[in-house]
This record gives sequence, C-alpha cells and structure tokens, in this order.
Amino acid sequence: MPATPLPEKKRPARRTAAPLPEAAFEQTLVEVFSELADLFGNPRSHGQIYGILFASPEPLTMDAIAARLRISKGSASQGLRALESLGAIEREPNGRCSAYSARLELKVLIAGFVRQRLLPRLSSSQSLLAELQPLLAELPATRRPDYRLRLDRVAKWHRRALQFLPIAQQFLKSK
Amino acid sequence: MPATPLPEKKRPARRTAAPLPEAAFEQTLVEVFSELADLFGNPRSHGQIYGILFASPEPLTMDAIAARLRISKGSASQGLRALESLGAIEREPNGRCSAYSARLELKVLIAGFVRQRLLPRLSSSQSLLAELQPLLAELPATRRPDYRLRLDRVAKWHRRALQFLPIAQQFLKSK
DNA sequence: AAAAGAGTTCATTTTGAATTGAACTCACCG
DNA sequence: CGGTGAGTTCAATTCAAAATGAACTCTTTT
Repeated sequence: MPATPLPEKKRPARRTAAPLPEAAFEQTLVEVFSELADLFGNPRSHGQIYGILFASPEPLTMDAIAARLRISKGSASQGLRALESLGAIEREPNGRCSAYSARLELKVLIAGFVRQRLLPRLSSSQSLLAELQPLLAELPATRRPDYRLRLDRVAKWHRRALQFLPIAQQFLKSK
Repeated sequence: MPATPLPEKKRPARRTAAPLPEAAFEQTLVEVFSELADLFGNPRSHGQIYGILFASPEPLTMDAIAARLRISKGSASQGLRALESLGAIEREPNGRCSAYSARLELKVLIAGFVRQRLLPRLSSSQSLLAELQPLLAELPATRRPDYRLRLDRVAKWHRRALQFLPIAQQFLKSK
C-alpha cells in the first residue's frame, strides 16, 4: 500500500465527489480512537496510531503509518512502542522491516491500561496513605474520629477498586 | 480556620521537628487525589481541591482553599464549579460566603465521570461509526468482509461498554 | 445607596507534555 | 566489508491546556 497521506479535514467542498470509502474508514477510526485515548489521559497520537491499525485489513509499516498520519518517525516509533507494551498492537518482524497490526479485542486494551497505569498508581497511593495511619494517634482526641473516618474511606476505595478489577476483566473477556 | 498555606515540599530539613499531623493529612490526600485526577485525564488542580476538601473535617471557603493550595482565586473558582457539576463536592451557602465539602462516596465520582465524560464521547463516536455502515457496500468485495469485521468489533465494544456501566455502578454503590 | 467582599469571567501568560528532527545504532544485503 | 535503510534516542521546539490576575458582577451589610 502506497502510503498516501490522509486527506486534510476540509470544509464540505463537493459532497458528490465520493471519497474513497477506505479513506473514510481510516479517518473515522483514527478520530474515534484518538478521542478514546484522550479520554483516559493518553496522548492522542497513540490513539491515532491504534486507530489506523484497527482500520487496516493488512499490517502496516512504521513509515506507512507516519506518512498517513503526517507525524514524524520519532512520534511513530514512540507511539508504536507504547502501544506494543500495552499489548494493544502486534509487531510482525519481516526481514529488515517489521509491520504492525492492531489487536482487536477490547480486553487487551483494558488489561494493559490496568497493568501499566492503574495498578502502579493504586499501590503508590496506598503506601502514601499507610504512612498516615500512625499519625492518627497524634491528633487531638476531638478530631481523631473524623480524620479516621476519612482515612478509612479512601482505604475502602482502594479495596473496592482492587476487588473490582477482576470482575471487570471477566465481564469484558468474552470475544 | 486561618488558611495558612501548606508547607512547601522541602528537602528533609529537620526530621525530628514533627510537623502538624493535620498538615500531613492534607498534603498526602492532595497528592493522592491529584494523581487520581491526572490518571483519568482531569486537571491536577481539580484533584488537589477535592483532596484538600476530602481531608478537611469542616467545610472550607474558596479563599481558604486557594490560600492553602497556593492557587489563584480564578483557578479555585473554576475547579470548584467543575467538581460541583461532577457531583463530587457540595456547596453550602452561608450568608455572603459559601463553604465547600467533599462527598466521600466513590460512587458519586464514578457516576459523574461516566455522565460527563464517558457517555457523551461514547455516543458521539457511535454516530460517527454509524455513518460508516452504508459505505461498506461501496468497497471491493474482497475487502468487504474484512472491513465489516472491524466495524462490528468497535460496535461490540460500544455495546459492551454500555452494558457494563450499570453493573459497575451497582458494584461500587454499597456505602 | 454606598462600601465591602465573595465569586465569576476571560484575555493573557505559563507550563509541561507531546512532537519534531537530526544524529545515532544496528541488522541486513550486495 | 561498506552501504542502505529501518528503527531509536533525546535535546530542542511547539502547542494546547491550565493557571493567572485584573476587571467585573452581584449580594450583603451598614
């Protein structure tokens, strides 16, 4: 595939001159996934890359991706590695140049997000909060129950979140 | 409460000069919630505001919040309104100046996020994708099943996400 | 009704994350 | 081997989102 850049999003121009439907597929999926990425605090370009791979019936090379999205090789490289380590895409080495394809299952995206972003932060804040427990004793007795309540609440949030994850993954697993 | 700014995070200084435990509570909760906010693509300052309210046994005024977090009145105002419309905090009007307090239940934060960020995006991408369906017919017959597969997959993601939300809210509801 | 102060607004500025691009490495091929 | 090109790295740059702060509004107080 000859790596022609996606058409710029232009004002309505001529509605009748039907654009290639392939291009519309790419365009739309790029948009959808770039929104999705943004929604969860990921760089939009990662979403775009995933989107273009999701839209493509055959694997694409890094250069092809960079050209169609009009991003630099550097961005493409970083984005691809991030997505690969998330488990969202697959690299298929082929001689001197490899091609990439999207894994189409929702569950791998979720699992990657949980493993790479959610869990590390959960445990780091859990240990921050643990350090607070001993300080409770130093508080004036009047305030103490109030602070204890608040601390218990966040602790409960954490427990709940951890309980919840396996359930969520289970639910989203099928297919 | 006299609205003294939080102590700067400084190099270890004197470990023995026990800092006020109240300040440590605030400090830590501010950090924890600012991380949490960032994780889901919200401004850190919103997390900070929520954190300081979560930590405080009594409601705080906007000026107190701005002073302790060392942010401008403008930021505080905007952050408070965002959190209020999320349903994460409550405003308690009192004469000419109102005081704010955090709602401590995890469920309201989740519900707010879903209502304000998730659902609107889900439905906007759903309609983008719907526009693609009719284009399928215009594709070369060889490619068509492949594209159809991909389109069906995203559609399934959407359906699953929508099914999932009530379950999640149910699970996180108790207490 | 004037003064004071809480809260909002929004044009400007700041800041930090994302992107670029040029220099690099490394594997493969002739 | 030496050349070619895929892929990486990272300092410098760009840019969008967030923060600022001065001017404003509206409500309360005297």
